[in-house]
Amino acid sequence: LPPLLEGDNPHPGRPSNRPDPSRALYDMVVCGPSRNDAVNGYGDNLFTLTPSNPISAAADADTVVVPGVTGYAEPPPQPVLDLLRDAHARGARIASICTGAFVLAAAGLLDGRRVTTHWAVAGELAARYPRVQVDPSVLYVDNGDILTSAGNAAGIDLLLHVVRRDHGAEVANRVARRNVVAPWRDGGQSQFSAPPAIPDDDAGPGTAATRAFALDRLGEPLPLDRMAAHAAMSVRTFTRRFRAETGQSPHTWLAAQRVTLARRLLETTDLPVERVAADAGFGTAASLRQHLRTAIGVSPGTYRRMYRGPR
DNA sequence: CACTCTAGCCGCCATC
DNA sequence: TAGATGGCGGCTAGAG
Repeated sequence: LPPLLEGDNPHPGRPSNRPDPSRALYDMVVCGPSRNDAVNGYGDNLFTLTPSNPISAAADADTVVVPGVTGYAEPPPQPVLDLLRDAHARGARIASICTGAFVLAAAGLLDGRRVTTHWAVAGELAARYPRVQVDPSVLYVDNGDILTSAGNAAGIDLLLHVVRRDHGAEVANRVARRNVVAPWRDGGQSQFSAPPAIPDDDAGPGTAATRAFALDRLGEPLPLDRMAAHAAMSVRTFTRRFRAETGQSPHTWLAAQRVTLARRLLETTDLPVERVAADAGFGTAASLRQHLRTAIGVSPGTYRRMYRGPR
C-alpha cells in the first residue's frame, strides 16, 4: 500500500507520484520474520518476498495487518505469534487479509469471534479452530479490535473501511480514487462483486437499507423526501448521514448508480437509448448523454459500440 | 446553446 | 456537556 494522504496532490503545480511524508495519515512499515524462520511460503518457486524490517519494527504499531500466506497450514513462527498477542494485549488493532486469518487464529485472537477468510479455506479454518465462528459470505468483519477479510481484493475493501473509520468517508474515497479502486462495494453492484459478498458494516439506523431500496428502483423518481421517508429521517438528517456514510451527497450517489445501470443496459441489451435512459431513471435521453459524457467521456452510441462492436 | 426555475445541498442554530 | 436532530434559508447545479 502506498502512504495515505490527506490531499490528492501534495505538490500542486507539478504532477507527483511521490507523496509528501509529512502529510501521510499513516506511517507504514513492512516487516516480517527473518529469512531463516520465514515460513510464509511466498517463495514457492514464484518469487521471494523479503521484508526490509525485522518483526520488532511492529512492536509499537497501532495497527498490525497480516497479509495472506500460502503456508497457512504450517504453524506461524513464534516471534509472529508473540508480536500479535503482545500487540493485541496493549490495545493495538489487528487485521488479516485472506489466509492471514489462520495466523490470527493460531495466536488465539479469534476464539469466540465471528470472522471471515477466503471462501476456499473457510471450512478448513472452522475445522481447525472450532471456537472460531467463520462466515465465508461477507467481504470483511469488523470486531473493533480484530478485523478479518476475505480474498485479497476484499483486503482492499477492509483497509478502505479502516480509513473510513479513522478519517471519514470523504478521505477514504480520495484514497480509493488515488489507487484507482471502487470506493464502495455495496451489495447490488453485482458486476463488480459476486452477489453473496456484502460488507459487514455495523448496521444500526443508517442509510444502507435505503440505498438498497433505491438500487432496486432506480427507474423510478427518487426525490430526496422519498428516500428520507424510507429511512424514517428528516431530509436534513438523511442528507447529513448519507454523506457521512458514503462520502457523497444522495443526489450525486444516485446519479452515479444510474450511470452504472445505464452502462450495463448499453452493454448487455439492444434497447434504444431513450429506453435505457428511462429504465435507468434519467428523465430524458439528453440527461443520460450528459451524465455519460462527464462520467466516461463518450456518447451512449459510442459506448455501446465499444462494447458490442458495430452491429 | 441559452434560459429559467426547481430541487438539492449544506452552514447555521435552536432543540432534544 | 457532548452529540445528534431537524427546520430555515441562501446559493447553485442541473433538469427541462
